[in-house]
Amino acid sequence: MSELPIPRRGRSSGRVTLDDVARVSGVSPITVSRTLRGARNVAPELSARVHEAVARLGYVPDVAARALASSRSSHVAVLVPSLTNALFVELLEAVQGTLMPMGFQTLIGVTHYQAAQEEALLRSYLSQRPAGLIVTGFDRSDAARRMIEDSGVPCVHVMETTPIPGIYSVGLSQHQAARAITRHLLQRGRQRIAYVAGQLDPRVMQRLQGYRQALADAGRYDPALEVLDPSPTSIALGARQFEALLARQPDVDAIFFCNDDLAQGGLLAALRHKIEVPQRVAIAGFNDLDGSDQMLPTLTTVRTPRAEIGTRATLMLAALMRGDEVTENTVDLGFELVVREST
Amino acid sequence: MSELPIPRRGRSSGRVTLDDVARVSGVSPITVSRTLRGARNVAPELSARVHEAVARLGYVPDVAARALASSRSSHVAVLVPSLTNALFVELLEAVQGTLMPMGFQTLIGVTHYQAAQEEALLRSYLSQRPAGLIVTGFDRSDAARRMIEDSGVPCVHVMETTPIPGIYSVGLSQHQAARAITRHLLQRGRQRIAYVAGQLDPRVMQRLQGYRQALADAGRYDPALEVLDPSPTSIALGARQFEALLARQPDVDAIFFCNDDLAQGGLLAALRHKIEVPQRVAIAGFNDLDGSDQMLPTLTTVRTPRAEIGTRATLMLAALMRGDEVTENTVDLGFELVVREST
DNA sequence: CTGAAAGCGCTTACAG
DNA sequence: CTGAAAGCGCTTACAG
Repeated sequence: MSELPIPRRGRSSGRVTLDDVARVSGVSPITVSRTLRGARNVAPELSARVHEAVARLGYVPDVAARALASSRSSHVAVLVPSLTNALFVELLEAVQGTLMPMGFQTLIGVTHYQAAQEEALLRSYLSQRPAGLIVTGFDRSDAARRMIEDSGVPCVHVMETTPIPGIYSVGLSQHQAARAITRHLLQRGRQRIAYVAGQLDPRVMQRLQGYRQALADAGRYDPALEVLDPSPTSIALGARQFEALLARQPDVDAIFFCNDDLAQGGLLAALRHKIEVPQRVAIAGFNDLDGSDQMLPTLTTVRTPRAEIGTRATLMLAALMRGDEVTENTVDLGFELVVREST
Repeated sequence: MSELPIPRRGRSSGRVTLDDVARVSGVSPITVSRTLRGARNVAPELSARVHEAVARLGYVPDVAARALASSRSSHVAVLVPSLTNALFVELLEAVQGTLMPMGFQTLIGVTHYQAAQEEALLRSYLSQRPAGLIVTGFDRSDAARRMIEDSGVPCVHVMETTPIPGIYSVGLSQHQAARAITRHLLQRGRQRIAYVAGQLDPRVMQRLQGYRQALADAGRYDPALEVLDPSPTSIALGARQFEALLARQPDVDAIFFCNDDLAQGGLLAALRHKIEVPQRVAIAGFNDLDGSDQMLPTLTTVRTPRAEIGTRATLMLAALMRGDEVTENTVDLGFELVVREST
């Protein structure tokens, strides 16, 4: 009952080890290891003794030792392009919120939309043999793609989806969502609908395609109404883009901004110039970010289920990490058109 | 010249190891280890041979093995209360941006302003023996404080400062910043200045004190003008708070919101209700977040140097991790009053 | 279902 | 300035 571990000397860290647990519970270290990893082939009685000893000693496994012995760490690396877009912050929170209770640590990497940075992060994180990997979208360098594949680390892609077998993804159709909101503007009777974008990442370009298709279907496509600016999106950029577009194309009667921050900027610029929204020009955004429901007028937008994407992607990854069969390799979580006053 | 490592069998991961580098460069493994850790007591010639072999073999140290042997990982844990407030996102970006080139990995923990969550994160992260720790502010449970101290892990506190010896901090005086902006409102001739807050974290309460002192000094303090709401801050909350305050205290002539998102919401609510800003009521915010310079009218606020705080804190932590003497244990990076149209 | 042995890839502590 | 030995705390692979 009281064979508490004897403090050792030398290089010992003084930490309670798996061997201590084995000694106290009267089983071999391997049995302790198996029990802790949830192996099914341990006698219930021994398992109970082990759990009791763990609790009594306050044993916490050493993740470094575990990683070294098993060549697999308890880290899950998550690569997102940006934290400036609240979208990814919410995605990340959902991922971390479901990963932590499962005993995994999240390693967050921000690529800043740059292939070279993504490669560098991948190189660094994969050298630590993470248990799993979550990456954003499918657009990356061949080198990056190869690193992921060669690593053998289970990987789930988020935000976009693909039916390609062997590739796991949870997201939504950016194309369809953009098409839906563009159609909404058409249904409102708008004739000259502009698409105003920043950042120009792959998803922004997919939205462009959805916009184009909706307009082409209606016979209203006009390339002069596309504003494609590679600068990072922000409220200020949206305001500038609004002013520039109306100066150049005074007869535009609707604007679909690729992200809500731009749209909010557009709305503020309209207020400043006393341009009536939606009377003279309707404005729509994308993502439904904080504040969009408070604007004047309130902003019509598309709500994307990023928190749910994060959760579902993590659950899918967990299954892959356990080695479970994952039959449904693609999950499309859809979107919701949120019609407010601005259209 | 060509003693390339022979592929081994058994449990080997096939990975290039430190022993491979030692063999190729013709020195002992310890010399390789010392060279890679930047020890000064290695002959330049041997060091050169080692570096050459590292490059040739593409050797990447195994962080798990290093952590196990040295009882210190290459991770730096960073604890922030929230990622919803863009303030902390920018802080984090700065930390990660200076930490990565130094070969450290950032472990981001979000406490959601909850002591219990901070304790849980600390327990989890400290069990991995991180190389360093960055935490937000000084307000935490005794248990958390003790865990940090007992761990012996170098720790830097951000956002606030304290002169207590042995405690390292980089931040600004929330009290002084709040006092400065309140004084600015007084100088504009405002008589009934409200403080409207959400979240009520320690820094928000320090700002309250700065506000109180400025008003008390001017003989204008009135507790009826304080709105202290524990809900998380958001644009929507600011709008509601604005409406409620003006209904209850119609003679208020200035509002200092504890964060820019609230202030932006207040500004939008004023627009909606056609309440003239700053004529009828002046509005000021805090932190200078995205969009504040685009509001109608543009928002007067306090710019806090969070990116610089992140960088300086990381450099201080790096010095502590190296074991260097750090004489200046407190760095106050100040703030900047940004006067725009709303006051 | 259980265990003794070996090993993962580094660094520490001790010599020289 | 350099190195041989031991060890960090786990898990793998092999037996039984």
